[in-house]
Amino acid sequence: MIRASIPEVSDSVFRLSKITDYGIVILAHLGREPEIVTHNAREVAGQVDLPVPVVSKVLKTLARKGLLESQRGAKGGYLLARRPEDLTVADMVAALEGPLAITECNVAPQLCQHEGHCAVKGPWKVINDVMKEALARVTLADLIDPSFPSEITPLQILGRLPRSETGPGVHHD
Amino acid sequence: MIRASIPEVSDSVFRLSKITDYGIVILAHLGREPEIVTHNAREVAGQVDLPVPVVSKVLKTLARKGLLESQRGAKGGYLLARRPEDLTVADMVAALEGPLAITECNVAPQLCQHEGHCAVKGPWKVINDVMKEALARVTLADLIDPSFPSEITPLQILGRLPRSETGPGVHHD
DNA sequence: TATTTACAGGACCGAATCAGTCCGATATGA
DNA sequence: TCATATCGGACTGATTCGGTCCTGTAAATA
Ligand code: FES
Ligand code: FES
Repeated sequence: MIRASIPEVSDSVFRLSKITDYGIVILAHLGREPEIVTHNAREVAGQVDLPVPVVSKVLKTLARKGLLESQRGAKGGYLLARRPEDLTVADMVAALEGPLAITECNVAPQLCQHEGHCAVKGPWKVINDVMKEALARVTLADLIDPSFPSEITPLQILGRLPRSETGPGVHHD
Repeated sequence: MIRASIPEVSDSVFRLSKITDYGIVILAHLGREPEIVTHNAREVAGQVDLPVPVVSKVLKTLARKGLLESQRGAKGGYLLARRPEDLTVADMVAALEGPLAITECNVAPQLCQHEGHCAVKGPWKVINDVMKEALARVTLADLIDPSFPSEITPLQILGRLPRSETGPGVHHD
């Protein structure tokens, strides 16, 4: 999380963007201090050690997507819209980067040119689903839990029960 | 695969780049016609309906990464370096886009600023591993197999036996 | 040997995306 | 009324992406 800013490695795949990176750190911070009613951008920026405009931008999008609730005016700020157990990493990533789709046809059906002899569609959908599941099985509660197992097999993760069985994260946008 | 070129959607996460897109289609084509000894760029470009320079570029990288073997000179071309069952999607993606790492610390350890109180490291590694597994469980043989199940649960995929238990795809670079 | 075919490697450029900043408007509390 | 803070969006420089092209080298054929 929050990569160093001097070196640029950048030749790896599926890396999430910096704002997403920031956003998840910020959410973890908010989840870790539930006693504070509203966090304003300046305070969060101080805690996370990031410039205020950036934090502000991230907070705004998170609020717009319904992951945070905002309170305007003096003494205003942000607070979590749901319980940490009900906020999945899939929700966070979706809010900050858009829907998960490794292939075009995974976001909107059939943009593929050779739709007819595209024998590749099935396998990609499967892989896409696995990724979705992986992100949906980890919640903000896990992120802020120091006892979260650092060594766990993929099968074990996917075998866990989903957190909220009913409606896993549709938000009022 | 091979998205239409007119509309640009592009606000989704984990989408693979076009060259990777092309590359996998090309590999599928090569795997589907094993009787031909060597495929040259022009022929492949015709089959896949893509400009020759692009196909050439993709083929070159695939050869350099060891997924294809190349034969220079007249009557030259490319052919698969391994059996389709031994070539995983993880190999393809790694060759065309680099290593899978959603977070910086998944590619090189500890570039995270707040390494001390980074409670987020563990969960991210887990998610990263699940993605790797998903890609490693699907092979070129699956891609060209019309009977590949289009509906299959993530658990079933990860439950499958890895194709080659010994040395899952290190290549002579 | 001369010629043709086809890969190897890399330079190159325009387009699109990303990261970060800033501004005017609005809402709330004192 | 004033200070504070979010809201929405515009804006810019840096980077990456997608695609083309050029020079060199290896192999086959006549
Ligand atoms: S050290 Fe890897 S996410 Fe912080
Ligand atoms: S239709 Fe989705 S990959 Fe071809």
